[in-house]
Amino acid sequence: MQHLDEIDLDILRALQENAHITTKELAHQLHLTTTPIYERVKRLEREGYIKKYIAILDNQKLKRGLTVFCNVSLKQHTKDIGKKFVEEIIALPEIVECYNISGEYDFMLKILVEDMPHYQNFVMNGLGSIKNIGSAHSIFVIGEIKHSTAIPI
Amino acid sequence: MQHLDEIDLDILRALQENAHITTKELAHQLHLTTTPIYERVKRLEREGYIKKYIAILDNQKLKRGLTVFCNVSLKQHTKDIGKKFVEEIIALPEIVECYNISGEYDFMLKILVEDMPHYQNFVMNGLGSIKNIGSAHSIFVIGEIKHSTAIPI
DNA sequence: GCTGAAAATTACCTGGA
DNA sequence: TCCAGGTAATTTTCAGC
Repeated sequence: MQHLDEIDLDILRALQENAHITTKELAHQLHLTTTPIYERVKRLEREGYIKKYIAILDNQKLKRGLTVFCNVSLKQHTKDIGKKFVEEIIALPEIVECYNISGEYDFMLKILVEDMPHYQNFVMNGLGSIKNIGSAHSIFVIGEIKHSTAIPI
Repeated sequence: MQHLDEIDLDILRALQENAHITTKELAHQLHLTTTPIYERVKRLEREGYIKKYIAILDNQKLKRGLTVFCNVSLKQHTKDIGKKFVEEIIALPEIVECYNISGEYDFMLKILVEDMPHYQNFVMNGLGSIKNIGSAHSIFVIGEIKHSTAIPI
């Protein structure tokens, strides 16, 4: 696909807010019939603009109400140590996000746990099992002001 | 709902990976018929365990390939200034996440922009328009190691 | 690339164990 | 709470413009 027009963008904006909207309803909103909407959605999926459809769950209700950002640095920066670190990060389910970052630390992790005792346990047994972590610094989320999964387009 | 059983958790695990799975397919995987699956999903939605269904888009392809975390502190910590700050954060579309955090800074923002020139523009015209920011520190995402929207259950 | 309508599949509902 | 079957709605396809 060479270029996305306004209709494509409208479809993407709608779907990243509510993926359960029907083609019929979306067609109505955009003043078209179902066929062009359906074909555009399929094309957007095929071309990779839409990666997947997922359900957003309630962290609190599912006992994962504590979010912690943890900045870590590696002891050494060889290829092997970095590769091993990444593998171990991926294997830990509590770590939901991991970024290679600029600045004082090498990586920033986002961790989801039930509460403080569980985080303590995660630091001891989860992070503690990862070799080659030089320093680590935890930042606790006190409150969530804004959390949009939609990207601004 | 008093308690979620293993079937409920399996449903939630499946839906937060792929919300386009049919009740029929899910019923097949969990060795049940469509009715109980359908009713459990509806109950999980009604009780708020499932908050919404959304599409995940490709940041790179949609020209929002640069992620920046920006830590900010307020000049003063009065109720009015905090309230005003939150309103201004919510109004800026580039800011996709905002957390009230522990430690040196008051808030951490996650910002999505096209590239460095666009981030520079955002800092000048977006963040720059917000009153009462005392200090700010930008951390740039060099690479994404892991990014799961699914919560570990 | 769109319209309109038909075909296939799924969502949703009802009765019964 | 689950199973079996039926109806309503949606998804998907296709001819025609």
